[in-house]
Amino acid sequence: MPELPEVETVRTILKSQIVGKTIKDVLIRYGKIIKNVTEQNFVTLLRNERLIDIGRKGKYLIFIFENVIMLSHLRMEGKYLLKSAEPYSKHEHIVFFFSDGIELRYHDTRKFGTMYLFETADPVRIMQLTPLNRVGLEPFDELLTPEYVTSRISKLNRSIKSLLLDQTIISGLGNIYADEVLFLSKIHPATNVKILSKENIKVLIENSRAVLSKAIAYGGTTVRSFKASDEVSGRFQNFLLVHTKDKCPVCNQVISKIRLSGRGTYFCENCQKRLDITNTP
DNA sequence: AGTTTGACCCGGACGC
DNA sequence: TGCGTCCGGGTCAAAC
Repeated sequence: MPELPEVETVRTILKSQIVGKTIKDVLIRYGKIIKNVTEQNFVTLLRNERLIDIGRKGKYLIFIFENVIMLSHLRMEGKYLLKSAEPYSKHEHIVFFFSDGIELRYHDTRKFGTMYLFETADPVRIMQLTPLNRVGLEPFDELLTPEYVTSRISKLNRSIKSLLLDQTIISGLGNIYADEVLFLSKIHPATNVKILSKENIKVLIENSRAVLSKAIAYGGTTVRSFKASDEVSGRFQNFLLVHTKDKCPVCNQVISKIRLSGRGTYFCENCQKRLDITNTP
């Protein structure tokens, strides 16, 4: 389940391995991954393109070629593998053949991942197009201040959990990390954002940074050395405090699980007191 | 008209 | 073993 730290790990490793390579051909084994162009155009436009750089915005990987830009979102279980002429496994859906014989394979058990291809090589322009234009500030962005967040949420009537999951305001926190941030902040996930103090917001931002940087550091240390067939994906489950846990690591009380914004939400009723009664959970 | 919710995509895991 | 249900990130349509 890649979240922002895992995506950043994948970006770093892929960048060191495949920037400079030229695509010879593309094989599409499952086409619904590709969202904004036909399979035919996807292949044609990528053929003979040399990879210049790999960037990232939120959880989107940005593959910058000489004439086109490809976006890739890993969603739940997407991952990239580097192989050469081995039999395809069941869940390898898109294969990029480089001119040196190396193959970049997109593997996705759930088939939830998405790819977009744009006929521009301008990294600035791509930020103005859907879906990247919907990606909000990352927690590490210095522009993400308590004042900014407060201004964005002043008229909203929703739970803090749903706000943390809303990528258009703060990008990078997924369901798991949102629970962790709220636990560290001692804030009940159903708390209405309207009644949060500026100090609450400040603490939430600080803990978002703490959780993500810890995960980035952790993901970076656990990714296996990246050889031909190694998979590129981070591991982060091991340091979780509340998500999918049975007992609170602080007070040992049983962890509660509820549904909020359609997502499984774990929290400690003892450590995360409700500040209000939210009317729209 | 802007904000919020819910269906959808998919297959592994799990329960009966 | 088999079948039904659950789960989830982001998008889009529907509902508020």
